[in-house]
Amino acid sequence: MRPVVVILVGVPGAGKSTFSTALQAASPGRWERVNQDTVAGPGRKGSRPLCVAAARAALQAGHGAIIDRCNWDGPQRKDFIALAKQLHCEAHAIVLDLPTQLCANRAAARVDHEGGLDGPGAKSAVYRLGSQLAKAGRPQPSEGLSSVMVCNSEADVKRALQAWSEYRTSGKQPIEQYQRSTPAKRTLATLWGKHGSRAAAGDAGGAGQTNGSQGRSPTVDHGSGSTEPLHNSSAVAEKGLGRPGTGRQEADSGNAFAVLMNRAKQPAAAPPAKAPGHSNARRQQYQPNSWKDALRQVAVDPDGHRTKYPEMIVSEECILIHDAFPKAAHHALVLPREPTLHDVRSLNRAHIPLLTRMKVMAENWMASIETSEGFQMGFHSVPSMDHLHMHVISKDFNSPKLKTKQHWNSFTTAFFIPLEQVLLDLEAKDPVAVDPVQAEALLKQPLRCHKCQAAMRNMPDLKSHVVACTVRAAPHRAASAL
DNA sequence: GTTCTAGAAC
DNA sequence: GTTCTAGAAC
Repeated sequence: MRPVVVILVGVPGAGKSTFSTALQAASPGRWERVNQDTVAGPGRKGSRPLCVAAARAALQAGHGAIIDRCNWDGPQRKDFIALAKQLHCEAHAIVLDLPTQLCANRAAARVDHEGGLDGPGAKSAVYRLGSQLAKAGRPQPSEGLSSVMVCNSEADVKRALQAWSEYRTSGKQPIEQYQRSTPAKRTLATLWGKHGSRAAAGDAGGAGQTNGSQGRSPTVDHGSGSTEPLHNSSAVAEKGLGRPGTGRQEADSGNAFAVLMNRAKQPAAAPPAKAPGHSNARRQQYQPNSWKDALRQVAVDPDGHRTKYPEMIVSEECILIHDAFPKAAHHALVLPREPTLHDVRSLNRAHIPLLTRMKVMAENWMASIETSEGFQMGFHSVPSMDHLHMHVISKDFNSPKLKTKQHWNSFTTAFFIPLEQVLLDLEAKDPVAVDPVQAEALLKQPLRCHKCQAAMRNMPDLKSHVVACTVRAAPHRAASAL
């Protein structure tokens, strides 16, 4: 094979050196690591020209050159690309785009770093480089790169390493193997963004939260000479991850809630009957136009909402719709059409047949979906929306719409009351037990992975952990605490 | 339910 | 300086 130049791109702590040495170990004698912190010798400061010279020596000796420095923008990369061209070699980029906070923590935790970038003082440098890197955008094929491989998680890095470790004389491009081994993920905010809805623009890095780990997913671009910006969500979505059809419903659902609210505000919409039989003490004052009433609007007039919920399933007694803000790859709600059922506390023994039919509707829907992690169905103990709704949600909890601790804890703690628990309570002729004070406390519990129970510092850390966690999910914790 | 944003955390 | 959370507004 002709030797190649592999340009690593990433902040300190992203794992560039780890990747480099792992690749060297996987293919002994094939790769030379070019690191600016060590290129000038012990105790001496390196420079870009010295790195270029070292890369040249490696290539001329027939070794691949891994450029282990931040390489955060075009000007930082161009000398290495020019060198490759001069020696008739290919230049490739691997972007290690992990959450900045994770990188900062790693950089701060290390000791005796080659470049002296360690300890607490390293964090600000990581944040600064992270914002510079984000501002510069991703490496482009138009720079002269034969491929750009983007890793957003440890799992991606592992696959990238595997792909490059197997790079031999076959001419098979690692990017192709990487792309093939990338699991299809439906969590890309970019999949939502193709129709330009406001919500989608925010998730794609426009106006809302930006640069967080959520909403990102492995993105790859083959060096086909394309000049499309890789950080453009549409471009990414159209490069194979955005399968027509899979993103369609979500594309609409981003603003379905707003549409629903507008509908609710139309004076022509008949206000539903006031729900009787509830304690006024714990009920908020009834407001027909409140967003809290949106689900009841669907319950009383399913046909009027069908265009907004094209996947809607309606039976005599109940309705299934896709959640407008799905908190997992698959997330539906099953609502009774009976408008007077407020929440799980409205239920009594006589509702068991209704719940059973809701369960059947949910099971039929689940049977049409493939998910490796299974589903859970049940109720929030203190829901925000004012009409009884059963959540049917895949247990990946991998969605750009799942953003807050409250979102997480509402599905992964005893705040979530499994359907089976509700049925057991009702069969025992008990009302379903809910303590609102305790429920609120559950939402504020520290974040934990629902599979391995590891504590997580914040949502970005949790989300990047959960997609990589291989521990088999434990059965849902019983709601007995409530 | 989401959005917005101040200020805490890093 | 940037990221992230949590509370108020809707």
